[in-house]
Amino acid sequence: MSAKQGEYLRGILGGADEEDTAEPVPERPRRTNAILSRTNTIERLASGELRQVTEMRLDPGRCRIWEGNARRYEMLNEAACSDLIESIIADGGQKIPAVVRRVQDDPDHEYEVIVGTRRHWTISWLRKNSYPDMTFLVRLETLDDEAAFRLADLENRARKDVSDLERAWNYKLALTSYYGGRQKRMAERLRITQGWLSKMLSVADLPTEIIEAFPNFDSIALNVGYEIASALGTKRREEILRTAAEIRAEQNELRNRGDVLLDGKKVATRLLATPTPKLRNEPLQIKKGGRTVTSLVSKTRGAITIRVHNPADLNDADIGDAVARLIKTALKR
DNA sequence: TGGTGTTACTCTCTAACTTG
DNA sequence: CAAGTTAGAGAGTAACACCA
Repeated sequence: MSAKQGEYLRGILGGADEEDTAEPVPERPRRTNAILSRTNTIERLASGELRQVTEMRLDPGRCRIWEGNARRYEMLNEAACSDLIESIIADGGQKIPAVVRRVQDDPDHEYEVIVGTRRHWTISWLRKNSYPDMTFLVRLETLDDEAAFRLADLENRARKDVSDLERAWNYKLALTSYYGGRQKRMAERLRITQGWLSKMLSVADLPTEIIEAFPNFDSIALNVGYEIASALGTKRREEILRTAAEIRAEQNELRNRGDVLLDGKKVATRLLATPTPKLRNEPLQIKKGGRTVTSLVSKTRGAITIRVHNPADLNDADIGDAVARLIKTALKR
């Protein structure tokens, strides 16, 4: 974690300094059947105040996943978590705690996982597969939804283990849920630029047809997704969607045959290579009172040539207005 | 085989521009 | 005028080729 991220994290959690010393506190008796062991330590905050930090080992079955989490829990499987499964077995248990908060409204769960969805999935899987004694190591925090979102996002950014597309969907949801639809406010709170957030949000709107042309979520990088989203805003939209449908059919065929799917790069290249439909043939003109004022002579990459018809019969305002409208329309073609 | 340089790519930012 | 969008650039990094 960078110094900048560390400072940001202290803002979310209340100012704990990384170099502060921690004093162990005698373990308290078990409070619920979810808690298998519990350790409290005292941390000194940057402000000088002391803060209690609680780490516990839990039964993962008593924890639910926070719905504001970017990662799609249902997409996790043995292959996606193989690295974590191996490292936890090698270490003899989970070493890096997840972050949870207490929930009161759910008879089946006592805690909610804010950060560490993969760790939760992996420990749950190991308990069912030869390691029934594995416990879920967590740090207990008191966080509102917005702080939970920022903490989870910081973790995802640092670990880079959530795809750009999942993150984009998560941002879109957060924008309305926590920031009243205000991108500026959200960018400030997350300490990201407005420009970057804007790109992220446009990726979140990619239609299903496009997403299904790619082999998986991970293969839709931010810049690729953004380029496609931008292209969908032009006259190429229908053509691009048609190409996406073709690619999706090919991917399904490859999948059925057990062959390797077209990778994200190839898919993006094909989608973006979709040509712009031919311009309409009718001449572009601006009329006033039934007579043509301006017309388009030619349009090239760097220049637009305009003809003004009978300028001596027109006033400057009408000419100016007609020229401006013609240029605007020509640029859209 | 390991070190070094080059290239391509990604991530994030800035600043100019557009929109309501 | 504030908020949002966009293009382009810089920094960092991964992948690759080349050479001693």
